[in-house]
Amino acid sequence: MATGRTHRPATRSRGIPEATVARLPLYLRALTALSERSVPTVSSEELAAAAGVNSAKLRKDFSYLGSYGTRGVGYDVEYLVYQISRELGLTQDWPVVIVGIGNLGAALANYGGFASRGFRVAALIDADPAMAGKPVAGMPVQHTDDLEKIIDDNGVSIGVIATPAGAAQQVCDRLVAAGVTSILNFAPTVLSVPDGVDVRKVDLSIELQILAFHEQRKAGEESAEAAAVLPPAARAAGEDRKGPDGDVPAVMPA
Amino acid sequence: MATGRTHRPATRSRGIPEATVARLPLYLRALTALSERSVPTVSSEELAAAAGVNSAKLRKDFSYLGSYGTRGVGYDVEYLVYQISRELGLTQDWPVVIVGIGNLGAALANYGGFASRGFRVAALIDADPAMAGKPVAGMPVQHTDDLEKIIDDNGVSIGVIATPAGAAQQVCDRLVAAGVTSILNFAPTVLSVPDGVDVRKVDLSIELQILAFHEQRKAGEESAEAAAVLPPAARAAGEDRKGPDGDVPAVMPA
DNA sequence: CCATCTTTGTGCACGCGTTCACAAAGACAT
DNA sequence: ATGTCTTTGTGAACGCGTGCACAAAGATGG
Repeated sequence: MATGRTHRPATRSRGIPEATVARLPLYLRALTALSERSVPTVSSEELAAAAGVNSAKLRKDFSYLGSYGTRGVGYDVEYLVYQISRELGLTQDWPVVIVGIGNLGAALANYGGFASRGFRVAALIDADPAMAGKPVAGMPVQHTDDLEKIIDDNGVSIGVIATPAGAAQQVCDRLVAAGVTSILNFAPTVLSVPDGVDVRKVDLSIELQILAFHEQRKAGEESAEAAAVLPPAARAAGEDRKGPDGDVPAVMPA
Repeated sequence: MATGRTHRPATRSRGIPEATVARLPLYLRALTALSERSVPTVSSEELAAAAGVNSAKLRKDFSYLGSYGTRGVGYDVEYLVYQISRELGLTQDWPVVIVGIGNLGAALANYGGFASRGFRVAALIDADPAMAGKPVAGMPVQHTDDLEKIIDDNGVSIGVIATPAGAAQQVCDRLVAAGVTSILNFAPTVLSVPDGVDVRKVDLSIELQILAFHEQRKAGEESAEAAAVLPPAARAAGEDRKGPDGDVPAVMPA
């Protein structure tokens, strides 16, 4: 408002819209790239383009954090990187546990994106006794029996669930009981948690189904009249009769 | 201006709101579970609880599809499974390619959720010549050189990108040029695509950062005055000097 | 056939998020 | 110092999504 260096702006953290919070990591990534190229300042227009959003939206998003820009110039890259990092809580190190070290869990353990952005994999946990002690991503897998102790010893408040769907709720309950208050769920299940616990889900199957919906719509529009153009699946897979709307519930199981 | 921007895909899709489309897979999953238990009908209230949404929202969502319920009774499970499957385009088989067979790509290839819900992994593609021919999930990895031919031969219209960030845009361009019109992107980059191509992104790092934000807010509220309570990371990790608000942008690289 | 009861389908109001458009703020040149 | 030019920050309008609350529809029992 007045000074450009307001440390504690009137903007309560509660006042930051959820949609804005979800975009902050996007901005941070773009800013970090600029920082590495030693770009000193950036305009809202440029940064918005890099982050793939509207410039007006970006400016409004930043306005919730405070007045960190300079009119006529733009934003100081380093300063903004720091402010967003602080706002997101990345200036501290968050220990996380990954439960369920199957293919996906192992992939997550190896994912570099964790360690590099303020997160640290504190432990890998699996229910299979055969996995215990086996090293994954340079770290021994621990057994589910020790889950509570691991959470407590490491002060973990963020848990990642990569178990099969059937085990997810049970694991979730134990994590919450042990003190975890934020969960990233990769299992295809709806988790129920008490108030005060945040759950975010990543569901590959759902994302694909959404894409399929749009894909079908595109195919349907294109070949609405020009029925000559077969849908992609049928293009090469021989012929798969598919009327504009089927009549027989030939549905496959889950 | 030089950077091509990724405009939002057309929000209007056949009258069905995007938010509703995103929930249909959720309903489908819950319905499939009921179907396996041979439950004949279900009320909006029950189904909503199973899917973790509001019952009014569910009814409104279904109303966009048509009047498939019976007042006083509820919805016929089998019929609804079929209707939603058809709406989502799952009554046909979608061949997908996965590009980038690292840890994540391999995990995706092994993920059962693909094959079981109308999707079929048509090919695994990687740029590393050493990977070529090596079997992953019972399928030989093919080299990037053959990407265009693979897409064309299999009539693929959905591509999954699991490459490092640096390669993602290039892979994306080739996929699009080869005819792919829907992309599921796991690489931490903003992809720019021409109109008519849908991109959905799954970003582990972003999800974690959003959780961290809320986690910090929770911790901040609890220990607003009681500074004695250290943030979780410091609770066990010895001492990690971190003032409540630093002044030096000691930001770590991407 | 009528009354009652259950559950759907939806009109409506409200709140959030997005976008536009512009005044205010500051840099920079003269 | 003053004017011009660039870019931010934001008031306001708009549109979408959500949830309430209820009438309509149909099942069920007498």
